[in-house]
Amino acid sequence: MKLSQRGEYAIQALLVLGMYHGPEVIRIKDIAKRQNIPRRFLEQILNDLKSGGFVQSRRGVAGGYRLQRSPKEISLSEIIRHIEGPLESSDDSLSLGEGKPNLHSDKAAKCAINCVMQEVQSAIVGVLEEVSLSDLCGKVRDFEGATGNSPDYII
Amino acid sequence: MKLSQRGEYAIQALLVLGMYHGPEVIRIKDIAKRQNIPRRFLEQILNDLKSGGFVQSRRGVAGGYRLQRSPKEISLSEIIRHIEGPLESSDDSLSLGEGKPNLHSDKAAKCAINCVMQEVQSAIVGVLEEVSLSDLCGKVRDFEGATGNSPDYII
DNA sequence: CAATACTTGACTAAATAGGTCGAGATTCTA
DNA sequence: TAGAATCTCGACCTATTTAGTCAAGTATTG
Repeated sequence: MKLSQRGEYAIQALLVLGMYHGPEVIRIKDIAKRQNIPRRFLEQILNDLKSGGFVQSRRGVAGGYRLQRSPKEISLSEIIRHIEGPLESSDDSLSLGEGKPNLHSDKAAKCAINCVMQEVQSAIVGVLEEVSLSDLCGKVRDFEGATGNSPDYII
Repeated sequence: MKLSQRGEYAIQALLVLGMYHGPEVIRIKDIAKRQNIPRRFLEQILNDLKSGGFVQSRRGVAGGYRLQRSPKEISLSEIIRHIEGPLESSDDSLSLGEGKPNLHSDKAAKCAINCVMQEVQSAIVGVLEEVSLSDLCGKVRDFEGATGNSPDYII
């Protein structure tokens, strides 16, 4: 399970918004700078997160982004599912007897493989479901403390 | 966690070899036909599996492939690791203080994310480690029984 | 109205995935 | 020992995905 760059950036951006969650709004530019994400690319990602209901935006000179829900209400599984596509793949292959009747007996093998892969999916979801954005913010604070990095309060 | 086509084919091929495991050898052509895998592509994959120590080959007119180890000794995690690359990503990002000193405080976020993703990796490995090729063969037999597909004994 | 920010959609370069192909090396069998 | 069957090796090809970039537009505030 490899996170795409896009996925990692999305979570990083949400982390920033989560760390400073409140009524105020944070500019793309600041998120980009703080997390070292290409600005134009981040625009795309935030837009996507907006359409997914994770963040809301304000336009204009005092514009920016903020979380739409509390960090506690957002699980990692949701985020990743939205940005990387569905974690769980639909088990289509169970449909027996379509197309070429029985020319190749590869279906049983595919079913068996799918069966195991679904166990894997469950295991993944099991982990991600239990981690909220808020939990992740906690970890970030731990790491900031451990490495001596000041959080660079800008606001 | 999505299996690439290549990975799925690899497992399918090993399943065929596992189902008929013995001293005899099975031809690429037969595996390809049985599992409906493009023949030329399968050649590549089997070659890869050979260099990974999963199968051994015999050339010449009575040539083909067989498993190098017993199906019980081969775990799915091994196969996937070899064919799709390492399941577990090395945690490089923990190296603090390299490059630009503290310009962006994105490290803490990346560490936190990695931390969770490592839990995910462990969960994945935990499942795959426990499934042997032999187990998977068992499942295939179950499915063959359930769908009424005859196994098409050719040998 | 001018400056600042988000919005939208098109565009591009590089990597990966999924295959194909030709020519060679090996082995069996007649 | 010729020839057929089979694996072997590396180059090649095409479509899709990934990771960005860019320009022109819209909204908001001072």
